[in-house]
Amino acid sequence: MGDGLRERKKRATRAALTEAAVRLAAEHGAEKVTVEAISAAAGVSVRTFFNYFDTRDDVFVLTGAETGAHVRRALLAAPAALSPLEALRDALAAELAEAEQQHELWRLHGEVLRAAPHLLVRTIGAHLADETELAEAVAERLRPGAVPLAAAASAACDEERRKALELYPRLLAAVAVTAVRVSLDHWCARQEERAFSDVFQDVFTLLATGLPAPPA
Amino acid sequence: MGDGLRERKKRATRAALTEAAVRLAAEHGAEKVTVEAISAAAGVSVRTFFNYFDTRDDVFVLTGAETGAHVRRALLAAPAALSPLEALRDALAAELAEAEQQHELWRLHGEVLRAAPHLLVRTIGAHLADETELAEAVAERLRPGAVPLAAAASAACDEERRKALELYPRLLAAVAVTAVRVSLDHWCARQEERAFSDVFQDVFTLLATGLPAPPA
DNA sequence: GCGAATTTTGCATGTCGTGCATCTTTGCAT
DNA sequence: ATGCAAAGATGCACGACATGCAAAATTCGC
Repeated sequence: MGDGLRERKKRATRAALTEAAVRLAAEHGAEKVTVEAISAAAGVSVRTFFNYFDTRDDVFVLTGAETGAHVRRALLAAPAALSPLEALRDALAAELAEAEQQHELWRLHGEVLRAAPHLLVRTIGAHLADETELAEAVAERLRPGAVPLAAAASAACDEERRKALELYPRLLAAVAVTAVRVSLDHWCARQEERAFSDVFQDVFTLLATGLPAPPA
Repeated sequence: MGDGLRERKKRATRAALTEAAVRLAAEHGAEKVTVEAISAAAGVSVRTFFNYFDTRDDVFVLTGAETGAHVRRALLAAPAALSPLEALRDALAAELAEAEQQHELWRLHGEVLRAAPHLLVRTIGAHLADETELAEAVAERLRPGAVPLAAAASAACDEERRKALELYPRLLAAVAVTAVRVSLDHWCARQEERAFSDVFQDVFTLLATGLPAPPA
């Protein structure tokens, strides 16, 4: 992990930029925070900011670079007795429980995104990229003997990788990501009323039973 | 619909801007098209462009302002014998079949979005707003006698409206929107291999049966 | 036609984002 | 430790995006 001094300083600078951005946004509103202010608070030049983030907004999106890989590993390691939906549910639940531990900056970050729908959209969009990889993991779980799609099409562009995927894995991955989003959204809206994990389980139960009309 | 000359000219200007933008983007790539070029092609000033669209990218997002209302009306008018999922499936299928008629600019627009993931994300994000209204329509269908949520909370902000919604309608609406997206995506990826309506029906069948593991 | 309302437009201003040349820091071999 | 090569940081210039404001043009109701 912590390679040389170079890598460590890069991570530190990136973390300083995101933290400065989130704190400034929480105080003055996300749209009122300029790149110059963020860079100054982090102790670097404006130009350096753009060396780390292509766009000003990118500093606010939840990264989850490791998160996707964690979920995919957990999915492939899940007991074979579980249905794909159950395995995905458990893999996501484990990751979300871990993310809930962060609390401090995570919560602040959540508030900033909630106050700025524009940035929330970008964050959701960032997770759509994960969706394709998640679909590939689902496909591999369904046929453990076959050559992984990721390897077969690693040299091809995203377009090709998406073409190679079947309908079911893509639907399952997309629905699961949607389920996480709805669960988080509903839980935030009725905060403290119910535990997040309860809402999350309800959602997946509804999905597993075919979304039947609820009792009146 | 066509009120005075004013309204008609506004619609014409807006349409001219989007069409100019899409054609220029299809030719030179979406990211290489400046607001100045779009405005010039549409025969208006740059400042006027920003009177119609808050952001340069907004000119590329599929609007569907009427689409959402159509689907909600169809959903509420559907036979009571249909389950919520079935009613929503049929309402969406009808609207999509109509949209398929456009063909000309619709197809070009689709190519532009496919080539620019950034804009595709924005378009999907724009449909997330519809999702809340769709969820309200689902909620109303489930209890036809109750006061419509939209009327009860029309004076409240979006935040309040979202809090008033139950979990099930939100999940159903979100899953349905996701289903449309996955269907379109999969159909585009394996173009001409299957009819869109077939893919669409398959997706909703999978959802209705609880996303079971497919046969090997 | 005529005044009021609305829309379009140009201009000024500030922020975003990128390419390039230069300077500093880090990693590594001697 | 010392010097060299690689990589990151910085400043500067420049074009595009976005907004506010006031003046000019267009449309509406009469």
